[in-house]
Amino acid sequence: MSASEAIVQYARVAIPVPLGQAFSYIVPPEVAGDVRRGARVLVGFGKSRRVLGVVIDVGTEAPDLPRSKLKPLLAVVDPEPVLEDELLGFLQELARYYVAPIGAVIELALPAVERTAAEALAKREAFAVKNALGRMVLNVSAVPTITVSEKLSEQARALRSHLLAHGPVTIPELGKTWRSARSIVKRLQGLGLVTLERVEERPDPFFAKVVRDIPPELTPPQAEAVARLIFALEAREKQSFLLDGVTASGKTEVYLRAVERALQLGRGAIVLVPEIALTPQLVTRFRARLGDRIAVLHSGLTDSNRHAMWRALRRAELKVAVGARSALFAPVHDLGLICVDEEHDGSFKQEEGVRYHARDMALLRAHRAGAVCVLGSATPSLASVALARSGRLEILKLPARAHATAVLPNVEIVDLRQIGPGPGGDRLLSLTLFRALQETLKRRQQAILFLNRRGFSPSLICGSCGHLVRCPNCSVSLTLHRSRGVSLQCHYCDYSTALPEQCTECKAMRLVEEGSGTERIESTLQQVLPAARIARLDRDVAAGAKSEAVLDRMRAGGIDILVGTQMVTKGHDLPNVTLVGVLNADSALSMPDFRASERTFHLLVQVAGRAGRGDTPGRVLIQTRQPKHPAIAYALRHDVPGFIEQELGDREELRFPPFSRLALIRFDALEEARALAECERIAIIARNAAPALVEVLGPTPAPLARLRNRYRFRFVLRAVERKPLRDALLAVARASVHRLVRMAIDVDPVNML
DNA sequence: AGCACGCCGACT
DNA sequence: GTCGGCGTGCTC
Repeated sequence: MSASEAIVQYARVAIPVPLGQAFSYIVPPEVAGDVRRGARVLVGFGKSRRVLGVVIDVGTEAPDLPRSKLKPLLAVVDPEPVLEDELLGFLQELARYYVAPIGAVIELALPAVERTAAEALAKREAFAVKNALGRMVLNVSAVPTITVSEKLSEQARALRSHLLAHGPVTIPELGKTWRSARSIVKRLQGLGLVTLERVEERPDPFFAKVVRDIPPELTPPQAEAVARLIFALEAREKQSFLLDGVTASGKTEVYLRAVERALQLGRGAIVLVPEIALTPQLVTRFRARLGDRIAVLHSGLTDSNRHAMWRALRRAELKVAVGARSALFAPVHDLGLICVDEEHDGSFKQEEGVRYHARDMALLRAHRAGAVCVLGSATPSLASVALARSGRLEILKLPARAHATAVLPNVEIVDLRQIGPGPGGDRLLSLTLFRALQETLKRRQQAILFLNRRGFSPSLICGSCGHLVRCPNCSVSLTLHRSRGVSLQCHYCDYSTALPEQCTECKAMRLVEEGSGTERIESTLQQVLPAARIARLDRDVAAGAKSEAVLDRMRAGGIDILVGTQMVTKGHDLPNVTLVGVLNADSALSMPDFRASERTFHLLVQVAGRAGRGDTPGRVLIQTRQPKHPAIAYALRHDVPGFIEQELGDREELRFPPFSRLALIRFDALEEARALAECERIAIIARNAAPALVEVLGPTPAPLARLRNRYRFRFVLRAVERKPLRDALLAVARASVHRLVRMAIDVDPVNML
């Protein structure tokens, strides 16, 4: 074999199509040196498409394919791989776990601009590519000449000496001091006294303006937890932890200390928080401690800003990423730590596309990267408790509230079967609650009322024939809204219609508004407590930054009673809130889902945690018709371990997670019969793939049997061992379904609807 | 997914 | 006669 005989290399390339596999290409010898794992390449795909893919591996072994099918790859896009080995390997394992197409998984880790740039490049629009890669700004720097002979205005001299003193800045920055900065700079440039340089925009203009805070003294349990985490970081232990701390016990401070230490060690960190906890307050807190070293990945970022963050992380200029679930895929270099705050929160589960769970995958990424992982919660998920019991998570406990004076609130039950309505006549505003509100107002303190139903009333029923007004596209009733004009809305699709005057069935003129949503509670409260300042916080109010405005007003004392959905329940520090009312604890319990009890318990404990964070003890009223239900009874006593024991017992008996693994296979189609037929056919394929070790539950219609005009069926796979479940899932994923039917695989489903 | 190929209706 | 409807099948 002669040395000159070229060895042909092949690259396996992940392509953004929902096809599950990677595709092999011949590496042309002239680019062989640049084709690296993690780099993007341009390839021909199909008859006429050019797409961008990511190289998964390169090798000399010929793929098992007819030679004629293989194409050469067309170009290498990146001189440096876009994905580091650590991140790419993690993504591959994630794709395997969720039986998801590798191309779709890789897309999760590439920012949108990288993808549009990719499209532009695929179309050979070089100019568009250049523009897509981060916004460029001009940096002005002074040329250090000693003598200036030219005649200069006072302003121009001042501007120039400012530049000499403070180094390069942008023109808008100069514009803050000199009104005509732009033209002064232009003149100075003409004289050769300043130079302009194109640089990429800084990730966030506010980074420099953070006021550093002084780290508070740690409580002994906090100090112990921090010491353990730091030890693990320093020893590069691949250890994961469950930080079990009651609400307001100072978990965030523990994360901050651990992140600081990781940074001192030159390593990076990721902090994941629930979607609605990612507020300016939280970000300010992180910046105050960590300064400009953090990238905040939030949904409000423009594509170019997000891209700038991504690049800064990729180049290791920034070493900490803070964000909701998708921040798990941040290209943090030399990852040392991942923190998942409120790990029990449902928003860590992605519910469309690649249905990953960020908490579970945080454990995986950390383990693979040799990093420390911390899951924190006051109400740990049963999944995490089970991991702790099997020894895979080490428990760190914070038993008391960080503020010595802040005590846990008194939780009381209002049995709606016995206590009647207050003066407004609404059953959800009981007499007990009404009196508690009056007292709170008298003491000039604040109250939060939680109701998981937006709108005015959840259904409209004919008082004559009992006909329920339903959505034409979904199997749900329409909700009456009054706040922005009267309308009937579907909460699952975007259907909206005017309020009918008469019943469509019997033409009677008596349509009755059944039940209460947040709007009705707000308006009833305003009637019965006219002096109180009442505000509402739900998805209808909270478009954009408005929810922050409402919370700011609440913090500033401009609101006495805040009524809202889920949004009012999470980590906002509102010290003057001494009364919290859960208007209807039964609504979450009635969900057709084996986790309804766990979710209700978490919700109640979290809501209760909103009361009495300051020096005044809080009072929590839970309204229910089933006061004996374990989720309610244990929340009443703040008994987290007690609830866990009870619920684990129930789960074991029913063989539900964490005592088994589930996968939910959903089918939907415009035609009911077709959706059902495919569901049945694929269920049989699944059953045959692993007959002894996997149970097939169903097929059944989904609890929401019709959604957005599509009929929905499903079956559930259940197994104790991972391997047989995976075998069955692979068989399902490989089976092709009728093109008019959509199939979705949901491994470890959280939302069973 | 996206794209081409392919085989049937109403239009310059 | 052909422009275009979307059914079918394939993508290294």
